[in-house]
Amino acid sequence: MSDTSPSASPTRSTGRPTIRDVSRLAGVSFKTVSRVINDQQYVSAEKRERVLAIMAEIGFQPSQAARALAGHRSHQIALICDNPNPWYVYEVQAGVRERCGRDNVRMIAQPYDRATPALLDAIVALIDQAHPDGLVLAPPACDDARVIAELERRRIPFVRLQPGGPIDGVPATSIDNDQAAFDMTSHLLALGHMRIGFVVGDRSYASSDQRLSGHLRALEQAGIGPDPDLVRQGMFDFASGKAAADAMLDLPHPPTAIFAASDDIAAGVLVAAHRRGIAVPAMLSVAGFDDAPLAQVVWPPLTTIRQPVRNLAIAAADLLLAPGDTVERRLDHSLIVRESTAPPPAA
Amino acid sequence: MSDTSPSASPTRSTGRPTIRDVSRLAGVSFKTVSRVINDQQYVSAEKRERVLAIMAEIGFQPSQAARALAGHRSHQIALICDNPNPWYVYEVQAGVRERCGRDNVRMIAQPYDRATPALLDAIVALIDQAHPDGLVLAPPACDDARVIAELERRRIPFVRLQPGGPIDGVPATSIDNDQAAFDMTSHLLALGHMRIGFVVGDRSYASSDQRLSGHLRALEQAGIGPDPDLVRQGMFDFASGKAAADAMLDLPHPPTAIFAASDDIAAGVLVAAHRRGIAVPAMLSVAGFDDAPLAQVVWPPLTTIRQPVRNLAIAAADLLLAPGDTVERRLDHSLIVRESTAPPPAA
DNA sequence: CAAGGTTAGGACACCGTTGTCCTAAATAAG
DNA sequence: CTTATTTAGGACAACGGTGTCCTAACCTTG
Repeated sequence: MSDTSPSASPTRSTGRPTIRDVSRLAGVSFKTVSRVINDQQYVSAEKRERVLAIMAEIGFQPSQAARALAGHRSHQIALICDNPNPWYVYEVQAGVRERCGRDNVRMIAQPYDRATPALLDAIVALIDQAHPDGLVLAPPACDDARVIAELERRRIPFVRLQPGGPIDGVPATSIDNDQAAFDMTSHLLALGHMRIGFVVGDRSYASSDQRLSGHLRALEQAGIGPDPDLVRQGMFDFASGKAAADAMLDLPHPPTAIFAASDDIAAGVLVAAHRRGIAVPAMLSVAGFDDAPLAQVVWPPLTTIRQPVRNLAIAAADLLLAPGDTVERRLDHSLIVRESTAPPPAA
Repeated sequence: MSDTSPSASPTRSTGRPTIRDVSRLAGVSFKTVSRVINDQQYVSAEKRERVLAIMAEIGFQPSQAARALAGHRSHQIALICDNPNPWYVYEVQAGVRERCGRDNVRMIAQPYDRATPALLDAIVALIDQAHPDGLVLAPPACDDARVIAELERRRIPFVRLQPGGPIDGVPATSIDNDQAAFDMTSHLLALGHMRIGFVVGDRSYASSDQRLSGHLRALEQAGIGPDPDLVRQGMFDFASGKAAADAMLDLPHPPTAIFAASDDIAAGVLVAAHRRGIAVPAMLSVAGFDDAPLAQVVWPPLTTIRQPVRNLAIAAADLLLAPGDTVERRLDHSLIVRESTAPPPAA
């Protein structure tokens, strides 16, 4: 209000310091400051220090808009995560963000509703408006052929998080879903279960089929043939888990264990059992998949497969920010045995 | 690869169409296109239509970087949500994003770890780099005095989501936490409970004290004085809920009902009860707060208070994008009675 | 002492818009 | 028939940086 004196500020029109303010205070040319910001050569250690000190002192941050416009990089990457599971979204965002922080790159992320009808349009608009330097595609978008085609057409770098099959030249991070399911079914078999129900996840996620196949492979290896009654379609969520469990528990010869393709499904199975007064694990063993916080919150705590979601996201961002020869990075899962699985009741 | 002919593209250096490409195709000046994009006057309906049609046809999207640099608006708002609850973060992001979509404004959001040490620095860097037009502050950041002071110093518009007390001139959205807790405790009293335990939430969230005071108010109104043994400090999470319940159930004269300040806490209470073989709700009633998905996934399904988190977020974004005289918008909560509460056992 | 690399600084165009100011035709109002 | 208002278009300077090219001082090294 009162700073009408003409000599108040030297050059600035806005309140923010610019690269030229820094250069003036550091006694170097603004070009040198630009070199420091972009980690380029031809700057002596001494001047670099000085510039860095001034920047910290006055709290200078280069304008992203200006850098994006002038340079050919926006220093942003976009995370596409159209997943209805809040925990999954949270972990993926946290992982990508953590890795971005190390490179001083910004992550732009926004949740997309499950099966956003215009996901492709949203992505295209995002790319054209925000000019991300690359994208991380989480499931199920990572397996959307139209999305992939559009990104390849535009030659925008991207990586895939937990995709279905590999795509030539597109880096990806994943766990071995098939093997993980195999491990869990083997655990149940080792406990003595012969009739094991399986609730399949949403078929639009590639991992659903992978997990089913691992389960069936373990059964086959134990000499147990597939039983259509014991494989039920679910949607990764609680409601479908409860419905699937209800159907299987109504069978004349019900399973003694149910392996659910997600912890949410497993929670539905647990509630179905509780409603019928079936004790878990004494009368029915229940196993999940994910090791979400939910697994330790339900009763009894779930035996499940731990997926290192956050580390998968970190690795995915790493493949994008520091591309190398690696095309696929596979992380380990682990079997977490808690209290929801036990030997079957003595018939 | 093969478009080496000089006449291939008219002006463009990058592949992206620019405002000038649009103007050429629409047969108007580029200034008119700019007016259409910014919804300014002095454009006839006919030309506006034509420009819009061309933009849709060639998939033109104005460069955010250029707009931000030239104009004084970035068409972005930032969401600051340093909350450890994935569901809460997800809902808030979804709500803000939904409202932003209507105004064609982009939301920049990234999860901050609980108690990010340098949250203030992160916010300052975000502001200086991305130049958001405003911020939505979710709890607990909305009650961080240093953050508030910094934003006011910079005169950046912001709104607060579920804050503690009001701040002059700063819009906010909230529910009546005190009344909601009062309602729940009244429900338990109406069922006949006389000894009601309460697990307080994290004290750095203003709502924790509000909920406690509503609970005590209801007790007082029923002629029941506060009992220090029946008020335990928690942290909004499962582990603290279990610990608090364990402590209260060890009491020589344990409560017949426990009201938890969040559903996560309530889940901990449930597990503590299950471990001791205490039937819920027959021997112990348990109530939660939030109506997160968790509330319907645990056993038995939780009686709880529904908070319209997504709508609170939508309303918050609305206050930011369409500011008016409204300074506080209060949304309704509701009591959801499920199966975890019942009359106390007949002593 | 010449040749060559390193460390700067300067000049200038450019990125794709918006803001400002000016001009002028077409239309409406007085 | 003037005089405003609406509807354009044009010119030009920002916005805050980056990329490119040139120059030159200062070290090395042979």
